[in-house]
Amino acid sequence: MNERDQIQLQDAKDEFVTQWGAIGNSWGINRTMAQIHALLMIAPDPMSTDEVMEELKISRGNANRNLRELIGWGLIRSIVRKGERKEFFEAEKDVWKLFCIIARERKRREIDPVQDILLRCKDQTDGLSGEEAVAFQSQIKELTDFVATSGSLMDRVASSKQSKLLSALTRFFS
Amino acid sequence: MNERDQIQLQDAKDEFVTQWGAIGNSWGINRTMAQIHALLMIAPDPMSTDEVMEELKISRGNANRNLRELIGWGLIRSIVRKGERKEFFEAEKDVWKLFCIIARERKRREIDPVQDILLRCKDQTDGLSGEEAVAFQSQIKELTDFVATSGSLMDRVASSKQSKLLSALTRFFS
DNA sequence: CTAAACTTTCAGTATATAATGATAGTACGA
DNA sequence: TCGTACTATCATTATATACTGAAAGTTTAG
Repeated sequence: MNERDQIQLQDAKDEFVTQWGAIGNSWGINRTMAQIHALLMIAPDPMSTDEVMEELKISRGNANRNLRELIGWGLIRSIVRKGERKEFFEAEKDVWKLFCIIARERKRREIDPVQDILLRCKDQTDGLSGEEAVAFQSQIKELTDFVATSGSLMDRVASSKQSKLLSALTRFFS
Repeated sequence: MNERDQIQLQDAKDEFVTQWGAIGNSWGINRTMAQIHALLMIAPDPMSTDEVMEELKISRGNANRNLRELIGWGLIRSIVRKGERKEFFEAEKDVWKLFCIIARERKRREIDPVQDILLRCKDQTDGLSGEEAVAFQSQIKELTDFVATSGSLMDRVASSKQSKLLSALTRFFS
């Protein structure tokens, strides 16, 4: 590969990292975390904290914090090479696994808390009568049922085999 | 309904509004917008800007901005009563419609931009050869295919009938 | 045990996002 | 076309979130 191509590839990678970071924002994920993830997704080899810092021009604290968070999500894993003290990090590259991780995490952060609230609202108004109370209860019930179904579907989707699910959905929509 | 029950109902409503706002945050929606939406979801009648301001103790500018944004999403609609100048607002209460609106909006904000980026990265590296370039291209391609499928599914899900989809999914997972 | 190599923490600071409230704009009825 | 009743805008201010960098903590090799 000649030098011009090398540069072009690097540019494309840089853009990918930058833009993935921007997207992260609209997903409610912080920019740095998304950028590190992008960087590791397209890195040919695992990277150390210092390499990440250098590549993204970020501080050690920032790099460490977001690497840990990515590990917490299961989006990257730390590997130790024998003879080396440094930790290296590599991303999960399989897109279906990526999807499952994100689905699981989103359910945990977005669906589960809603269920808790709805349950509490139900309990708090359970015995009440009167037109307004009944209307409130029924609205809450509808939401509860729907959210419960969604949550359970998300769980199942995230733990099903990609090929099985996709073929089933394709069949449904064709 | 006696006074004690009245208060208990009001407490439950307040909690619902407050917590829905907190949830909104983790959904990437701002707190006030989510609170207004919650308030209107459980309001027995359409509310005016002033009523919303009073209930949530927020400024006129804030109320106006978020009401407009909610209308933009299609989550609430403005209604004008004859003989009244004031606008009133009511929320979409049908949970399936709610789901479709959110799905559509999320696709627009979360999926579409990703597709754009991936496309640009592909174009930018299209002719390149060399091991690294090929690896990059293949990673991008996998993402592209996956995202395209997801996006298309989301579109179809959001525009299908609730009953049809639910029964199909239930069948699949049973 | 000690020093070196690395990781984590955290107080201070910067940045981004949202809210306020006064003012400007608009539409409607008389 | 004037006055009134409302809605929209926007500069300023507040709040929440993320980042830095230095210092403290931890681990391992010798």
